Amino acid sequence: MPELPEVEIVRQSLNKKILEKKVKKVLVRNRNLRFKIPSNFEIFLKEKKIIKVKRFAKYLIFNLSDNSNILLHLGMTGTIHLIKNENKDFLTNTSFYSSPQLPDKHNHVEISFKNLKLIYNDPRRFGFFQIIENKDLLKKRFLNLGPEPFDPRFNEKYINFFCKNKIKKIKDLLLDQNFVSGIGNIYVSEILFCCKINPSIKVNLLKKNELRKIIINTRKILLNAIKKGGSSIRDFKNINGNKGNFQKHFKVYDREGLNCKRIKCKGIIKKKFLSNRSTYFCNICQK
DNA sequence: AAGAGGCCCTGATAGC
DNA sequence: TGCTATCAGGGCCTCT
Repeated sequence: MPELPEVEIVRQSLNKKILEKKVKKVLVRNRNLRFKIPSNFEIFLKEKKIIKVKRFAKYLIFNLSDNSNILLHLGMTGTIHLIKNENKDFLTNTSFYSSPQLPDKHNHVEISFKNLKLIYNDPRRFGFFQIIENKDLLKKRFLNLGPEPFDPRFNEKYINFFCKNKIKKIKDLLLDQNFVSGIGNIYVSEILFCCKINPSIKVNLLKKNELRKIIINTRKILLNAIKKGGSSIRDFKNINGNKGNFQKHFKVYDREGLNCKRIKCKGIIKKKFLSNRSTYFCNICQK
């Protein structure tokens, strides 16, 4: 489901609602997520307070009262829902879900606070929870991942270095989380359109000003997506069940066969499989 | 070393 | 109506 902007939306809404709350009960219905939920998960969480919800790239980090952390990756279809404990009908009667039916089939984890319950739902189970015992281990966990797009380390010097003498396709590089963390399949198409760069082009052929554009536009597009509440294609909703709006601003993603949105460009949006994922680009302005 | 492909899963949709 | 095939926002792996 979520790339960096969507995870950030979830983080922001969680941060408003579960800070300083103490975990009263943990129920794991299905441990078989991408990685098995550890057997001590429930005991580990119980009676601890959520101090802060942070984010790195597509990972949510729950800082707990004893300096430990719970890491959560939403995979493709992971969603978080908050409901009020005392009202059992709340799920079916409110807008937390767009469907009138309670999709509790894939509610794998429930974390209860005094008046509030956090539910983790994930049909495809590509998401996962991890216990990170302390700050050092947290740092270590992300050591091999590249900087976030907003990190000053993600700069011209950095991208020039990575692109020199490499014959990787630019799409592959931007999706490589070890190079830069947080970009996924939707935003990579949008970023490259914005830069007028063909996703198949080899990085060693890109000029310095094009690489500079990639840095600038990556930040611009991700920030704009956050501002618009993320993208809601398929099932992404924030924890209040509201949809984001950025999908209305897609220039190329899921627009195969439609006209290029650039004024005066007569191009048609094409779809192509790159890195085993669908890729959208204009056949004229991204030559 | 790049890149194609497979795999982990379920569900929505399209085509017959 | 009901079957099958294909495709999904992630990330890991292996093989060539």
